[in-house]
Amino acid sequence: MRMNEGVEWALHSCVNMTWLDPEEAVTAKRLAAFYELPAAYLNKQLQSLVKAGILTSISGPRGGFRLARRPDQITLLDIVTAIEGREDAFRCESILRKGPGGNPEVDYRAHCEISMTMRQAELAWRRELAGKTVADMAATVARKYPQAPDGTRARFASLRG
Amino acid sequence: MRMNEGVEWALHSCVNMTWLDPEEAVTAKRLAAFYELPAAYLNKQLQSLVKAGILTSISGPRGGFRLARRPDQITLLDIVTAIEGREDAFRCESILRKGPGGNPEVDYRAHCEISMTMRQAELAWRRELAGKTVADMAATVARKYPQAPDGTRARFASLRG
DNA sequence: GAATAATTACTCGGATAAGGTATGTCCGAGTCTCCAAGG
DNA sequence: CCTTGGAGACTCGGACATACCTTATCCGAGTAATTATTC
Repeated sequence: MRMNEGVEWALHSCVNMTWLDPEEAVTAKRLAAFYELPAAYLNKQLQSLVKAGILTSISGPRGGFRLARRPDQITLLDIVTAIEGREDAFRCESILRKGPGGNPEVDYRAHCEISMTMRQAELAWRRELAGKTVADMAATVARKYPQAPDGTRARFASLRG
Repeated sequence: MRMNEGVEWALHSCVNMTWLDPEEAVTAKRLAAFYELPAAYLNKQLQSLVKAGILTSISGPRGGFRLARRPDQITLLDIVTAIEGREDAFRCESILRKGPGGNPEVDYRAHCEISMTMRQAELAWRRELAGKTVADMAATVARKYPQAPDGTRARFASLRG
C-alpha cells in the first residue's frame, strides 16, 4: 500500500501557489523546477487537479495553472482524492460469496463485518484529511518560517521556464 | 493507493480460525479452498503472518497453521502491518531539500508540515485498526449469523486437502 | 500613429514507452504418520 | 502383543515467472502575444 508520489508534489505545489497573486498562473515547468521534479510528469498530476476542479489551467504564452478557489476551500482530502481516485484502499472483493451460505446477490460491502470495519478506519483517515485545508498548511508554514512566502515568490521569479 | 489482496484473505482466515479448536492446525490448501483462493499465494501471505508472530506453522502430515495467541490479543492492525509492512502509505521524500532554504541534513519527516499532517491522518487510521481485534470480528459475526461457527467448522471438515 | 492580420512561440492535454511492485506458480527440505517386521 | 525401524506422503518455506499499475516521456492542438503590414 503505497501512495502515489504525485500526492506529495501536488500538496507542496498547492501550498506554494498560495503565496502567489491569485490571478497569476504558474507553468508546470516552473513548479517542477522549484523542487527539481520531472516537469512532464508533474504536468500530468496537475491535470488531475484540474479535472477535480482544484486548479484552473490556461493555455498559451503567460499560461499555466492557478488555484480554482480560495485555499481555505481546498482540503487535503480533495487533493489526495484527485490524484489517487475515489476508491478505498481496501477493496472488498466479497469473498464471502464463495464461502458457506454465500449469496451472489448480496453486496458484502454493506454486510461483511470485516469490510465495514476496514471502511470505518479509512473514514477516520479521510476525516482527518478533510479537516485540514491548504490555507491551514500555508498559515502554519508562514508562522514557523516567516521568510517562506517571500522566498517562494523570489524563487519562482528567478526560475527560467 | 491500493491495499494488497492478501490483507482481506488474511483477515477472513484469522476469523475463521477462531471457530476451530485452538490446538487444531489448518492447512493453507483448506483455507484457500474455503473461498476458492489460489492456495500457493495464500500460503505466501500466511507466511508473513507467521513471521509477525500472529500464526504458528506446523510442518508435515496433520500440519498447517493455527493462531499463535488468543483472538482478543490480535488486532486488525497487527494483520494489516504483517502483510503490508510497517512503512507509511505517504512516504515523505523530503522534496523541501531541493527548495529554497533546503537543508540536506534536516529530517523533513519531523519538520515538513505536510509530512506531519499526512502522518497524523495515517495515525488516526491505525488507531481505528488497533482498536478492533479478531475476537471482536468473530463475536459480531456470531451474533448476526449464529450458524456461522458451526457452518465454518462443517465446511472445513468437508474440504479435501 | 493606429488598426489589422499573419506569424511565432509557448502552454496544456492526451497518447505512448519503461520500470517496479503485487500477484501467481513451482519445487525442495523437513517432519509426522503409517506400516511392517522383529522380539 | 509390544517395540522399533523405515518408507512414504504431506506440509511449509522460499526461489522463480507473470501481469498490472505507477512512473516517465514525447509530440500535437490550441492560444495569446508579437510583429509586420496597411490605411
